[in-house]
Amino acid sequence: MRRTRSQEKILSFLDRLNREISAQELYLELRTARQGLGLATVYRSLEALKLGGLVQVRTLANGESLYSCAKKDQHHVTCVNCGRSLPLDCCPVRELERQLQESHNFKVYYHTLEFFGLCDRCHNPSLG
Amino acid sequence: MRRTRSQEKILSFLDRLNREISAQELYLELRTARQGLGLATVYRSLEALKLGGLVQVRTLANGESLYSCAKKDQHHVTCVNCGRSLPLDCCPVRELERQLQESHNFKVYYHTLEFFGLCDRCHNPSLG
DNA sequence: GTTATTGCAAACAATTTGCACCCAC
DNA sequence: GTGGGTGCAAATTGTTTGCAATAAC
Repeated sequence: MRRTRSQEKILSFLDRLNREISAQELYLELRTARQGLGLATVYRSLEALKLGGLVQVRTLANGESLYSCAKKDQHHVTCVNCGRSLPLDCCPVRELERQLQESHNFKVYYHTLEFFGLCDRCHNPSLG
Repeated sequence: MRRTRSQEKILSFLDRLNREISAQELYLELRTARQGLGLATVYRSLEALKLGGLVQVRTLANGESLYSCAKKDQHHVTCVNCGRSLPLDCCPVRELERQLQESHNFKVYYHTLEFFGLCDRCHNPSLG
């Protein structure tokens, strides 16, 4: 995949960052780091990197998307009430992913897996 | 969970519909079925039903959310290029979900699982 | 020199919110 | 009568697009 200068900047930033980040926050961070790019360019570059399989995306319930370099295999359990999100320490679908590549003839870049429900606090408010 | 008239309408509609639907489309469908509700009410009711665990939500990359009655355990493999989405016929995480309820003390309502990559057409454009 | 990339600002679309009205109790 | 539920329209927010300026090759 051929990459532009902007895409390189973003990819290298994400690599060092090593966590999920929204496009908006990424825009601000790059600006702070004097690697400023236009907001539109940030979005366009992330889109291109996504198509190339170099960046993975997770869309939150509020419509905001979080991006990270495509090495993460980290999932969450999220409370529908307070929005708190706990990371999980396992991934039960790696093998299925491998099978899909063959059975569905689909080049799988990554997957998302998320559990939704009520956390202990929201389920049992007496816990405060 | 105490339910309003609007919430009942929506729940019964989703039950009969038996597939995912966006809030916008739901609004139009209800209107056609002479069960018209304001758009804001549709959103507010869906939110309440979600908190009650009666409706599940999946947010697409474009920020649009799809709602369905919380019985579905249906997952997809989606092409990041053309957006085509193929349903999967299995769910490998039911057992994990059960374990989470205990180990994380989290009342799990549902989960989302989705694979992203390139479909055969987009991966190998010669297929047309 | 030609083409692809960029930045800005305007446009867009889904969703949320303010507020007056209304219905159920 | 009071309080929650509702509809409408305006506001909000993340994202996308049009276009002129710029950089890459």
